[in-house]
Amino acid sequence: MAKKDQNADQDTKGITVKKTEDMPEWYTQVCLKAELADYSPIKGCMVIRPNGFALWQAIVDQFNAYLKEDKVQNAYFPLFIPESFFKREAEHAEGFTPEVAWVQNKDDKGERFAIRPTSETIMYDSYGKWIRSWRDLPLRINQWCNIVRWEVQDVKLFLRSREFLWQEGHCVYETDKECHEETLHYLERYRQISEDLLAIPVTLGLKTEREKFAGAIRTYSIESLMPDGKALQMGTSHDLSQGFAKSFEISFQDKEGKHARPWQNSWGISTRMIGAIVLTHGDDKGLIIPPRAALNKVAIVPIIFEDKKDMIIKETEKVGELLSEFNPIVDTRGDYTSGWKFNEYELKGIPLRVEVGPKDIEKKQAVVVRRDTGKKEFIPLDKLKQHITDTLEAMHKNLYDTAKKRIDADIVTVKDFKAFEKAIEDKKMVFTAHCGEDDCELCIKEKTAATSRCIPFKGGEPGSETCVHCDKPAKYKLYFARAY
RNA sequence: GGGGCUAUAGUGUAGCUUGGUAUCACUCCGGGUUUGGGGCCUGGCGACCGGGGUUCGAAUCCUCGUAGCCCCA
Repeated sequence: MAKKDQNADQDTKGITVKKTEDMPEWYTQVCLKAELADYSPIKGCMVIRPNGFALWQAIVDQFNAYLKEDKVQNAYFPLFIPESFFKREAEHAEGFTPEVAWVQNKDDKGERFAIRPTSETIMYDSYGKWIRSWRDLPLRINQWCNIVRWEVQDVKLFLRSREFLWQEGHCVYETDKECHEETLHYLERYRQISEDLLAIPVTLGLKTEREKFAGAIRTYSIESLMPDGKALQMGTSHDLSQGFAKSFEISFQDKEGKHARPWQNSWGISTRMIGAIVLTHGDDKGLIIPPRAALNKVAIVPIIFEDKKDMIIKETEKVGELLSEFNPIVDTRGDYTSGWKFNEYELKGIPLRVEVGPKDIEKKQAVVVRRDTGKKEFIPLDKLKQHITDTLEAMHKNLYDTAKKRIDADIVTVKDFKAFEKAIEDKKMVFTAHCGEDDCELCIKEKTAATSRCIPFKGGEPGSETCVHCDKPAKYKLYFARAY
């Protein structure tokens, strides 16, 4: 923002930039002003404020319900991982070393500890002790915890922070088949969280060798595309095969009494999801909370006139009781004008606003305003509950459809590298054929800053095409984009 | 790794060249008035990144440190 504008624009409450004009600035303002998060004294570490944590809580609650259905148990393992554990699986250690933070006590001559960047190693040490028989399998454990990845690159609230919250599921199976099926099942759970709870469309697919998790044989992901043309990996599910089981000496006696090596997967989603909500649904007025994830689905604002003040507040509170199932904010404060409150709840993204004024009371109605479309409707009180239920669902659908339409329009299929470069330059996501060579993919990254996102389950077959970059026969078709 | 710039209240800033009780707006707190889209009037709280130096006197000059931003490789 130009310096002179800052004095002229004295409104520090509302969002001062348009989403389409300066998205990085817009994003930061929404996170701060909707009170989702705040900066901390430590670079890259953020404070998640109650409004932001409520979004996380909605994700946690829904996912815990899924875990229960899937017979996955919650548990907790230590924050610190002995260096020797961490290095036991070579590929894993190499992949994570650059971003690990270490702890070493001054008077301690023993080994230093890694602050967990992910918990495979500390968890599988325990698994090795616990698993003896085929009767111990499958073992399905999840933990909710914080993770530290001390990346120095530019940090961004929710999307890229040195510490974040996540869940990580770690399961062990008797057979490769069972392991693989469930790896895909948890990816489908992530699709449900993203699309059905948060109204954020995603593509499901397989990561390339270059982009897969260090230590996995295959990584699957859900990928979305943000309105600035940057892709966001929203969740991953890794087929670990038997690599960690070997390194951590996990074995069991099978039904025939023979020693056998089990199969493992791990999978995670994080507070990154919150950043995706902001970017995907927000507008120039601020945040829009997808209704199924909203703690307070409704804000009720009385239109107070001095002469009828008591009566209006009383009627407003009655409407609050009527709508109690939506956990409404009933804002009868006299210190703020109703116009001020309208802006406040729009900034904070409350899905629906219900206004109660003298004219409404007279007509036994309320005004209902949608956050996504701004559409205003006058609804009789006896139909209000049903109307709100229906409108919240309509909002979910509209948010999803709007995002899907935008994403579809921002994906271009290309066959030659010139078109590829232009599309990336135009902030598009590219769908194209590739040879599958690691070097070729790296070369594309160096030239365009785009990385491979995933080989989609639907449409990833190579056909007879050649690689967009090197003209060798294609191994698969996949998405490329610049990414968060 | 190299170079440059910056640090003043919760936020954004003026003052620094030329040393002399730190500016303005928003926020915040109080009072009044208002309330169908951030209204109006009024009173108030609140700051010179940290250490050292020069000086009668330092936000200002010097120095070290710390933090942030930008550019180059």
